[in-house]
Amino acid sequence: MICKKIPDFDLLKIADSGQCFRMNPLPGGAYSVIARGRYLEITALGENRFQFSCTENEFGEIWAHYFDLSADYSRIRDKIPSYDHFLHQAVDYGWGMRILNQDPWEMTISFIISQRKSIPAIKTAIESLCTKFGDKKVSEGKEYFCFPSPESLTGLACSDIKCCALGYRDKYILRAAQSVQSGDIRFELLRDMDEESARTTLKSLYGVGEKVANCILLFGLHHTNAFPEDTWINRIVDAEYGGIFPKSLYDGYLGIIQQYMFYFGRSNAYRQKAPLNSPGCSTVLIS
DNA sequence: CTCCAGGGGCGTA
DNA sequence: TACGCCCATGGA
Repeated sequence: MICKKIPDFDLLKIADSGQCFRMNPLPGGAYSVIARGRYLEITALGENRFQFSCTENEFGEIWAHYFDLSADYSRIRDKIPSYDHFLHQAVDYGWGMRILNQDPWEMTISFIISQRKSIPAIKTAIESLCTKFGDKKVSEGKEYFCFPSPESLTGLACSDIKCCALGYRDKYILRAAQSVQSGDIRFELLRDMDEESARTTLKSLYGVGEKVANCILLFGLHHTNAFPEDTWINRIVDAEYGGIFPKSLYDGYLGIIQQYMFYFGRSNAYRQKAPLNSPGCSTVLIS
């Protein structure tokens, strides 16, 4: 057990931001995280203080990076034009969220599963896959399952993972594992590629298109300029930006902007409301 | 019951 | 390139 003072760090927002699927609230208010083959509990103590159920060494080697604690998000606010009321409110609403540094293999499978599923359904499916094919470990008496390695899925047939109820995505997942085994894709090399090369490589996987590739780039390879465009983002861009989002304003951290948009756009604080931006506010710059 | 969900492959024009 | 269709299943 260690205690850390961390400004601009909100466990609820991170857990509910749709970028990770294995961070959940525990009874009593703490959160559990299963990642990197480890189990962690975090408790918010108030006044920017947090208790982590790990050693100082593990925190420094694993979790500080995982939660992107060295990044400074505050400069983002300054770049938003004053007339973009939606984005100002979105950043305020999501303040304290972080773009996590997650495992790219886990992100690949997780976001393949995500297609045409709600976030609760994605979590259910991932837990099922972990329970059946992940390594079982024990942390202080608590049993948990790691995310399945590529090796643990190679050689399986669709009938073998039918029990996970992944639907038509089962073949995508198995072929991704095969692509790792055959060497068609090597995740350790993706880290050294530029964004565009990594995107092209990821899209060569069967079942990985533009949107899923961008999620892997953003959440698994920390390319903070990747901009996943899903149904929610498209809905927001249509309602608030006349169908065209001014991406060029946010070069370098477009993905972080996207995450604030996603989190706020899905919230009850925003839904059912009239658009916050005035019509044409974003197209002024283009014409 | 109905409807939709952090999409993508594939065939067609 | 652009569009329509289908995919399988769980939540709400």
